[in-house]
Amino acid sequence: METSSVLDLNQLRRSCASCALSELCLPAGIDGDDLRRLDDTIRDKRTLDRGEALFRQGGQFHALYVVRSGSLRTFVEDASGNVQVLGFHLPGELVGVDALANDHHASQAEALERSSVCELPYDRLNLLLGQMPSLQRQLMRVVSREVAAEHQHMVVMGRQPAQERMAIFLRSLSDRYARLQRDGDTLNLSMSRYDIASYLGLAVETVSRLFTRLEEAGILEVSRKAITIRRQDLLEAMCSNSGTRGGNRKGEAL
Amino acid sequence: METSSVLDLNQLRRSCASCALSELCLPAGIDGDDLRRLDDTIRDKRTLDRGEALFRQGGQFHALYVVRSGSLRTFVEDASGNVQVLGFHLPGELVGVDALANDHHASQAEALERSSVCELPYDRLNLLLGQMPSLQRQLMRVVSREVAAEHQHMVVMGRQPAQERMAIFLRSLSDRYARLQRDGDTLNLSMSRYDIASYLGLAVETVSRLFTRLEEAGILEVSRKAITIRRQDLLEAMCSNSGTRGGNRKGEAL
DNA sequence: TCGCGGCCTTGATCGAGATCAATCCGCCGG
DNA sequence: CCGGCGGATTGATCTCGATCAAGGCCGCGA
Repeated sequence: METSSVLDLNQLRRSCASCALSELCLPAGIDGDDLRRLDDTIRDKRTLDRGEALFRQGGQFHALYVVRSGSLRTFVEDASGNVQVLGFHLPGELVGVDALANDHHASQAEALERSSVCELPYDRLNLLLGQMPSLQRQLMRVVSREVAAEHQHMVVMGRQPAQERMAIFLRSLSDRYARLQRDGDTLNLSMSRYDIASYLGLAVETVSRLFTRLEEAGILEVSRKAITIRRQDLLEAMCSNSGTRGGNRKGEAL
Repeated sequence: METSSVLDLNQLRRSCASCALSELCLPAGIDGDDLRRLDDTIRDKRTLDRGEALFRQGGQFHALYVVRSGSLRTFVEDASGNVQVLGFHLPGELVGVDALANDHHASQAEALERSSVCELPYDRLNLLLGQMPSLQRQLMRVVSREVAAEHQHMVVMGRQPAQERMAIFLRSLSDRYARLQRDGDTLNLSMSRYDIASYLGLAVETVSRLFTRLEEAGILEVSRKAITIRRQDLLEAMCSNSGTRGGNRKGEAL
């Protein structure tokens, strides 16, 4: 059910119950009074401008965040200023988990476009977790999903050639857009080619060349940030480098 | 079936209170009655022979595990049999988290040597989490640590040259051994060169060559699986590819 | 309107590391 | 004690993608 007027949007932002994302998000499987209590621990949404940091690497941890609208990138930066993009985060996705270990953010999160997030102050959240086993379980599930996704990304970084990385990246974005009830074939990349390159462990030039190559192959239509996937089937096929190449077949390790 | 004398040994092994690892492990910061209750939910330790699977990819999830002794490797295998090693797990480390998302293991865990694990049946653990906020917090901390470690590994896989990968890997192992009150300079690699190569996203040959090169440089002493670190300082220096090379300096992304 | 500064693309060249190939070594079983 | 096998090493060559270099495109501000 679509509530149409923009007027409702502000209202929507406050209540998990009326949030279109609730089934993908922390409240999944939680309702009634429990949901109301979860709602109450969510602090006023923060709005971020493009490029604005949600939290900085090394900064004091005090809350987890769920993307509400827009998109974020997370990255780490080493002593000499080298940046590694860790991920892109769409609405419904949780960020900040890597900070619980020692109360300091191990990474930085920045808005890729004008975005809003729900802030979950950790002390309040903790209280609630103690009282709501279902929330506790759901949080673990969400975190587990994140870990599993990171494992997938290790496969990509480990031994996939550039083209496969690109294909897998685009499919992943496409799937996530589709879940958000958007068109999975029309991507509006909010991140730069540099971000994509860093995320995939490639050089910008390679990313650029791959976009052209995929366009020439009739798989994509590329116009700056606007990507249309013309042939999901071919893109899909491209994800598994079906050949022997790319190594480490079963049994080779051990 | 256990004879009574072995039973005593098991009894000893059963108790978190008397476990040397407790401070690194789930029980950290938990004591008294709570600790006893945690103890009770830990099922009989499982012992694994070298190469034996603790759980298989796709298998039904029902418990988390903490390595008790020995070491494990986790990996995923794609449709065409390609293997990507995700990590090596030493005593005190938690495995199985990626299965909570959908009740099925997204990866496989195998013993690298004769090993034992503490099994935490998830339904019982859940019960306990509801009753012990401190355990709940500690579990999240441990999981967060794992996520942060994975982020570090993405940096490695993303843009580090082979030699840096190797150095970082060895330092990480050394640190983890040291925390276990073993000598951090004497590593006894339980994994094969293939495993290391897969984990680091390199070819076996490259790993082998790096070992020889590091030995020639006087940094390591290598004798098959037995590695001695002669110059921690040089190894440390090698971890940050201090030069400009390795790209993506600050500001380049975005 | 123009010019400037990002980002992005395209082309040319280079090199780290993969792949191919040939031993070597340690271990286990007969 | 020998033979074979799987893991590890070493060497030769090749290749993918990085790097270097040179514009092009777009948006924005003067």
